Amino acid sequence: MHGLIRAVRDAGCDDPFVTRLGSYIDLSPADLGSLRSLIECEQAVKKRRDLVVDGYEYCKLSFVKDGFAARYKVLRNGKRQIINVVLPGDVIGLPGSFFERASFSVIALTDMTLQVCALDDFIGLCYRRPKFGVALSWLAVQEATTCAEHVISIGRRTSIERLAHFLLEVHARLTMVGRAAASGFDLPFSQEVMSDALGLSVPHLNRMLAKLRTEGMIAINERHVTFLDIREMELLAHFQPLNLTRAPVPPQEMRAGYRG
Amino acid sequence: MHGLIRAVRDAGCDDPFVTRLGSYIDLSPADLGSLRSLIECEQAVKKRRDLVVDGYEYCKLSFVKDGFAARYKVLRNGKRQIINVVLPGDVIGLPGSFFERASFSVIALTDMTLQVCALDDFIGLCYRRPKFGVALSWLAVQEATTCAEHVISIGRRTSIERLAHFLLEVHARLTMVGRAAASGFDLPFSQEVMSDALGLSVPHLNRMLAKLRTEGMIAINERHVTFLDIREMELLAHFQPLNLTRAPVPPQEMRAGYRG
DNA sequence: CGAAATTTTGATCACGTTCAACTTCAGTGG
DNA sequence: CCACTGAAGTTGAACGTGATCAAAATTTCG
Repeated sequence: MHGLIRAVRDAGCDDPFVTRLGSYIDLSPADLGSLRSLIECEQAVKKRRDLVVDGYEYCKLSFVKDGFAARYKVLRNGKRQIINVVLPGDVIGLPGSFFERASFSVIALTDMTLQVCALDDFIGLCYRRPKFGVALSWLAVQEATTCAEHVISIGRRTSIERLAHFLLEVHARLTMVGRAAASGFDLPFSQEVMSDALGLSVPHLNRMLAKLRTEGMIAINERHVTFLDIREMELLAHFQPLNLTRAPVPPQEMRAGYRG
Repeated sequence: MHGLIRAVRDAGCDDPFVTRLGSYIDLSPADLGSLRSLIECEQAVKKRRDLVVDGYEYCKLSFVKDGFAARYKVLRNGKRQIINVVLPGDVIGLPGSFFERASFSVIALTDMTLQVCALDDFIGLCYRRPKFGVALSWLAVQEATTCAEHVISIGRRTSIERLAHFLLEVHARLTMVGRAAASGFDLPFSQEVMSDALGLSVPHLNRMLAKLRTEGMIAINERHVTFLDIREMELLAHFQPLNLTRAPVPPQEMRAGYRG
C-alpha cells in the first residue's frame, strides 16, 4: 500500500513531510505533483531566527525538510514556555496561520530548510482533492495529541519522569520520519531549551539529566543520547507509543471518478 | 454572512456545535442536512459515566449538545491530569477516535446530551463536501491551541495566574457558543476537577480561589462566578483572546458547480 | 584566540504538596 | 422530623521538590 511512497524515498527524495503524509493517506504521483506545485520556495533559515512572531500575522504552511525549531511563548515576567519542539516533517504555521495573529512564536533552534506554501493555496487543494483536507485534520490531531501528552507531563509527572518522557517522545517522533536509530538519537536541543519545554529550571534539568546517567538509563556523548534500558525508561516515564490510524479511504462510488 | 446560522438559531434550534462550525465555514441548508443525516442517535449520558476509556477503541464523533465533560489520564501513581474540559459545542472523539486505541479517557462531569456519528461517516462527508474536511481541521487546530495555552499555564504561570486563566478561558469558550453572560458564568466544575486540570492540589486550589475572592477579582455564589474586574484578571492571567480566522472559501471556478 | 553560549555545581529559600481534621450541604431512609 | 451518608469545600501544620542566585568549568564559534 505504501509502494508509491517507498518508491519516492528510495529514489533518494527523502522528504520527511511526505513520509508523514503517506502514513496517514495514500498518495498517488498526481497527489504528490499537486502538492509540489503549491510550494512557493525552499527557504534556508539560520539558527536563532524567529520564523513566526507572537502577535503578527503568518499565513504560510512551512514543511520542515531539515533542522529543528520550537514553538514558544514568553510571558510578561520574562519566563519562556516551549509548547513543543518542531522536528523534520512537522508543519510551521499549524496552528499559527489559522489565527488573525499568531498566538505563539516559532524560533529556529538549528539551521533549517523549509518548503513554504501559502495556507490559502493549501486549502484550495483541500477543495480540489479532499484527501488533503482529511490529511490536514490528521496533522492537526497529532499536534493536539502531542500537546496533550505535554500537559500530562508538566502537570503530573515528576521532573525526572518528565525528562525521560521528553527524550522518548522525541526519539519516537524522529523514528517516524527515519531520523533516529533504534538505540538512540542525536539530541539537537540545549539544556535551556529542554528546561523551557519541561517547565523546569536549567540547574534542575541538569541534575535530572545527570541522574538518568548515574542510574544507568541513558548515556550521552557528543550530544548523542543512547538508551541503555529503554523498557525501564518507558516505565519510569509512563510512556505509551501512540498509533494514529490511517485515514479511511473514500467510498467506492467516489473513487471511480476520483482524481489521483 | 451568518444569516443562515442565525436563522437556524432563531428558529429555536440552538445547536452549539452548528454555531461553532458556522463560525469557521459557511453552512448552507444542504450542508446542514448532510450533517444531520450522519447523526446516528442522540445520546443521554449520566454524570460520572466514562464516555471514552483509555486503551479502548472509540470510533465516533460525538457533538456535545449539552453538559460538560473532561478529557483526562491517570498515571500509575494514581494522579489524574485533566487535559481539557469539554464544553457544549465540543467534539468527543477528537482526538480519541483517530487512534487505534484512545490514549485518554473522557468522563461526563454533568448529565449530558450528545449527538453521535461514526467517524468513518464524517470522513465520508469530507470527501463529498470538502468544506467539512477543512472545518474538521479548524476544530482540531482549536483543540491543539487550547491545549497549547494549557501547557503554558501549567508550565510557567503561578497557581493563581493559572486559575485566573482557566476561569477566563472557560468563560470565553462558553461565550462563543452563547452560554455565558458578559459578566460571568455558572461554573460547572468542582474544585477537584479544577485542581486536576491545573496540576494543583485541591487545598491549594481552594486557597487560590479564596485569594481571588478576597482580592476583589471575582465573586462566587451558588457556583456562579462573577468577574468583578475582568481587565485586572486578564492582566494577572496573561490572558489573550484567540481569534481563529474563518476558513478561506473555495476558488470561484469550483464554486460554480459546487454542491451546497 | 577571545567572546559567548552552555554545562555543571553549590547554598538557600519559597511555593505548593501532603496529610489530617473539620464544616457544609444535598440527598435518603427510618 | 431527624439521623445518616457521601460528596464538596475549608482550614492548619509540616515537609519537600524544584526555584533562585551565584560562580566556576567547559564547549562552541566568530
